[in-house]
Amino acid sequence: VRPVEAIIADVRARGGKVTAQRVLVCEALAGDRSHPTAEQLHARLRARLPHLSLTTVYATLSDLVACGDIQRLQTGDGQVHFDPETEPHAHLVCVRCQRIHDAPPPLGREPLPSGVAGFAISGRTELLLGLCPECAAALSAEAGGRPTDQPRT
Amino acid sequence: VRPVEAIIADVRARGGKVTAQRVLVCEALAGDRSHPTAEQLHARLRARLPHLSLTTVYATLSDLVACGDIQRLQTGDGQVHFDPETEPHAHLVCVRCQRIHDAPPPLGREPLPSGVAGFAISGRTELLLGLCPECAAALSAEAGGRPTDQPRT
DNA sequence: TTCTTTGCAAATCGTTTGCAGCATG
DNA sequence: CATGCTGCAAACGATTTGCAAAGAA
Repeated sequence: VRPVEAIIADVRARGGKVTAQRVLVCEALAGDRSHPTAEQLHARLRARLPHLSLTTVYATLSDLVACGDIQRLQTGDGQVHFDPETEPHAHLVCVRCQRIHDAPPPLGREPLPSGVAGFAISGRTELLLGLCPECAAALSAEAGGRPTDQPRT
Repeated sequence: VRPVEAIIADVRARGGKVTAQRVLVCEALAGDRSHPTAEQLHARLRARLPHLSLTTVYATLSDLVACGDIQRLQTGDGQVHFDPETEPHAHLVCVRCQRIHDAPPPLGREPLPSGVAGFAISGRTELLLGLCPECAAALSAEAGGRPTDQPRT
């Protein structure tokens, strides 16, 4: 996770302008391990900057991805998530609540295979699918006859 | 890759009806290693059944995924691809032409890690990103001053 | 006949774009 | 002052849904 200052410095270096909106988005990302979507980020930031538009959030996120400051992530829930962690790592995806967790090392940090079928491999995306502890508990509770709250639906 | 007959048998077993549309989609998938999208499949099948609707292709593919006869695949090009190969395997994704190839064993067939961060892991999706041989050639040709045809844009 | 599937059109949903006004450097 | 950024509204593209007609069991 790169520090906010470094990211802002990148923006400046690119000839970009440091606006309140950008700083806000960068700060929000820096302290966020939830792999938010553009909409989730927008919803959170509106509390601090009510006038912030979703369009701007999308634009800012695209810039950050282009600069390599954050990563784009698709898990199969039909939305694009963003990850401020740029070091290679696998992701744990809960098939029930759809939440995403970063996998601890060394998962996803294995060396890239090379020369596979003539491909020049430069990157990898690894998703580990399963049940998160909360959902596993919720399911076994249901199975036992006691329905439970659905985690973040 | 499951034989068409087995897939059709599954449909019957589920109480489903064996329609010309379904048979056509199953047959098309069985002999297809291109990881087509619903639209691509639809376009190809229209040649044989001009009245076939895209809606039906989507419905059939969803059924097949639900039965576990094919796999859903998202690579980042914004569309959902389908893979008739149900054995676990990694995918080689070209970052230029976006085409998808199946990675040869043992890639993607490593045993699943277990108990990571309390997760009960049941599946994995592994994408290896890089340049396919064709695109690598095309790029070096361009760099050399001789622009080339763009592979399947 | 009964129940599923088909296919059309319309609706959704996440994301992108056109453009005029505004703020940063 | 010159760009690049913002935000609104409209456009978009992939996928889904509502529903009546058609087909399989």
